[in-house]
Amino acid sequence: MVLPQRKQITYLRTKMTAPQRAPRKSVSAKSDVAADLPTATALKLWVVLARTFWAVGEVSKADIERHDLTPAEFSILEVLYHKGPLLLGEVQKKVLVSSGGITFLVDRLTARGFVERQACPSDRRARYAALTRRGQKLMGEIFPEHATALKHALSGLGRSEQRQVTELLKVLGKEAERQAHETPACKTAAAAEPD
Amino acid sequence: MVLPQRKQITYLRTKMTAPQRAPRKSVSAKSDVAADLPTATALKLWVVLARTFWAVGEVSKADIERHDLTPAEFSILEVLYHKGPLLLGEVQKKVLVSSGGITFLVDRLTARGFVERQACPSDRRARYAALTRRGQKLMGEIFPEHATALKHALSGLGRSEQRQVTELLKVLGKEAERQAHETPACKTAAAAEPD
DNA sequence: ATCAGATATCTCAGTACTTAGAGTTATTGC
DNA sequence: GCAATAACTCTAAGTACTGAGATATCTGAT
Repeated sequence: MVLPQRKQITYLRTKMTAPQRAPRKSVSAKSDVAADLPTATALKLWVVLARTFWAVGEVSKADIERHDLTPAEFSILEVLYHKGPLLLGEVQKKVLVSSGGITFLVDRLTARGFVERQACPSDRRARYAALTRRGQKLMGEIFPEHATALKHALSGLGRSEQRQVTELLKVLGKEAERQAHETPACKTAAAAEPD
Repeated sequence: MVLPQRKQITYLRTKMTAPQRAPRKSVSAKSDVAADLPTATALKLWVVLARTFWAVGEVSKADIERHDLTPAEFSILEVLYHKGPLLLGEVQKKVLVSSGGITFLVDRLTARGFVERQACPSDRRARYAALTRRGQKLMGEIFPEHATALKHALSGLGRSEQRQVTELLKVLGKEAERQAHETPACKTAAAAEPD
């Protein structure tokens, strides 16, 4: 989910209150969105979602950077570690970077000896990315630590609450993903398999 | 929440299964994280959180880009629109960009005539960022539309479910934010006011 | 007063990507 | 079988930032 590595991100607001200092301009009262409760609820959720993602992402990033990897690089290693060799396009969908990005990232991981490209016998346009033995070894060492760090980062909620919020977010994400695809600005990956 | 715009992002996994093709190395069975249920639950949550954030962010971004703004720029305009003039450092904390980033972004918004800097009478190091009349006008036009787009993007859940997930995420975010601060890699903003 | 340390912003080089498009190879319709 | 279209990856240029350090100011203890 490379997002916003810095990218991107998205904007953030913490409150739905009206301006505090600047005297209200001639903006008419009904354009003040705070008056619309469903919208206010949705905006609040978006802000909290973004801020929570950011905070957990910071913890995750701090752990990943100890090994001289970017989150996007780690993400690629991780998906290859758990799924085995994958076509570059498949990796792209899972990691959510652009097509140019996947080439760039795999190049860099290849240069460091963690990943290699393999020909695809059934389609000569396509190529597999696969972990080298060195990459396997690396992930075998660092992934368990990383998983522990994340568990710790998310320890604000207990297990059953975590499952609950996961289910709710899934519904939310499914609808948003659908909408993201129908907009013209759909440049990156299509949705991965539904599960 | 500029996050990851890139930046940043974070990695993503969709399943907790073991590697499928590569024969298991000599990694001992107990290092296989899938066997650890609390960790598996947490990882799943992280993946869904990241993916949901990404999907909603795409919808948001598509709307913002119609006006030739980056999400980070919009974020700044938005916070100034709702809070009034703010010290640059305060804006930075709310928008979650680096100190260099805030200078860069405010410069660009100033060049386009949406924002201006104002001296701070009580501290000559500090400066306020404030919307110009033109910036006010812009936000008055585009923010309501944007809020509607977000409401739509989040319409997968009803209002009470949205409030529920907001509360759960808040708890999660609070703990993660606390941890993000205690790590050495705390370079960007400190937490904004607790609410 | 003075000086050490903390803060607020800015500068600038560097980086991790994105975007658009080109080059191949596959597939589909005729 | 051939042309048109689509799918997969790569290339090159561009962009939005980040991160480390510089500068100016403030605060508080001596």
